[in-house]
Amino acid sequence: MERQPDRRRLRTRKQLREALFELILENGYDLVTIEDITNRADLGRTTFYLHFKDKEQLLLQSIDEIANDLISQIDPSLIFFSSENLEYKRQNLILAPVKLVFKHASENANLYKIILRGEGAFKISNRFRSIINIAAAQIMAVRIKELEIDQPSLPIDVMGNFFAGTLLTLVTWWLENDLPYSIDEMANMVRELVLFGFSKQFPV
Amino acid sequence: MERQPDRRRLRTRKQLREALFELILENGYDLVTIEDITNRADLGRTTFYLHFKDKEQLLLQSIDEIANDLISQIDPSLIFFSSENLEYKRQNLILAPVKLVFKHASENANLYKIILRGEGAFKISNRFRSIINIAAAQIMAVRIKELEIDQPSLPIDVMGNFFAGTLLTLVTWWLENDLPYSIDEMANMVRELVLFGFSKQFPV
DNA sequence: ACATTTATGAACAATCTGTTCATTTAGATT
DNA sequence: AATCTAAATGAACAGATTGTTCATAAATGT
Repeated sequence: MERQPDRRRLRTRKQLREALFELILENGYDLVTIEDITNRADLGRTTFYLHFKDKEQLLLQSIDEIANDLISQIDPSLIFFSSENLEYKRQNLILAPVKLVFKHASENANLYKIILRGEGAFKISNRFRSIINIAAAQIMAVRIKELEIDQPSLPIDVMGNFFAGTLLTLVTWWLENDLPYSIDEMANMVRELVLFGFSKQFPV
Repeated sequence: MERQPDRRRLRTRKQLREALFELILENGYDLVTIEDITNRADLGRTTFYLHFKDKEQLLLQSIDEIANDLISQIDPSLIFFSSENLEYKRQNLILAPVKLVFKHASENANLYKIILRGEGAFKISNRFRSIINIAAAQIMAVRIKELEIDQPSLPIDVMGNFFAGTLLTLVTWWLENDLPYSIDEMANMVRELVLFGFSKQFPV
């Protein structure tokens, strides 16, 4: 089941994946049958089982791939900060990885919508959410270490969830509203809200 | 299908509902069959169909009931503020309804977990999330009006989603970690993060 | 005690799943 | 171009689940 070089395998898997994405967004995860997928992909039903155990495995594998791709982009953007000056760090430590997430989301909008809508079972969206949570915790750890600041009074766990939650909330809103702002604008909004909340918006 | 006074109907529905909640939390929404539900509830399988069309209707109805119950508590807590002094308002306009949500979540922990985990289809969790979004928008509208402040620079839509997102993120974290803080502590964290972000936690 | 509503279990067709297998088709290799 | 190999196909199958009908039994309200 794991070899490289047959066009048919790659083409078939790509067709199955895209058919699944389309059908989930059209009808919802639960209503999609294997036969729906293979019909949309112009393939025989048995062909599906040559590649995947079931709907869930196909979707989970897609999420793992997209998550690894995102991580591979975010990780270097964090290490990168070790060699920069303080003011630059303060400005960009949050901004840089957040921009990456918005860019990544727009480039994989269908799958992001599926994940963020919570289609499929608990573990499907949570596999991705936990990755974002870990990334948020890393960013904060880097920030705390690099900027040599005191321990915050709120539980670090709560702060990580808040950061990740805000990011995913705004990415969701952005995708579901057909990208009404640019990536830079969205990233700046996230930075603004995560760092200052409403305090700069009106007197609190 | 809509009459009041037969104990059997009420008892049966209650048993079906609780059986469904338990089974979802144990095995995940997708894996729960009607027969699982009626077995757990000690009822015949056909009895289920005397009351509900399918799993989804039972869950959606539960969510509607819980949502209406929450709204009926939050609405008066907002009106209440029309007659208070400014300082009290600033302190409690956010705090009061947020406390209500945490209290409500702890009193209906199973159903909240189901909703917030995103079990079931898209529309299931979204029916509830959209209600929280509306409530958050109302709270901000009241705040802006009562405090007579300028229009914020961020889109009001984004701010509403941020507020609701933060609230639901922390409620989720709280329930999934077995209520490690009190309701008041959690509500204060939400207020702190929504109003000030990380700015009071470390220099930004 | 009686009339009515509700619960029950058997039986049914319909749908979907996941698998097997013999056959056809397409890609890779030389 | 000919050949070898891997992949796709469609038919057929058993098993699960759904949603319905119906006759019967049990519980409830008055």
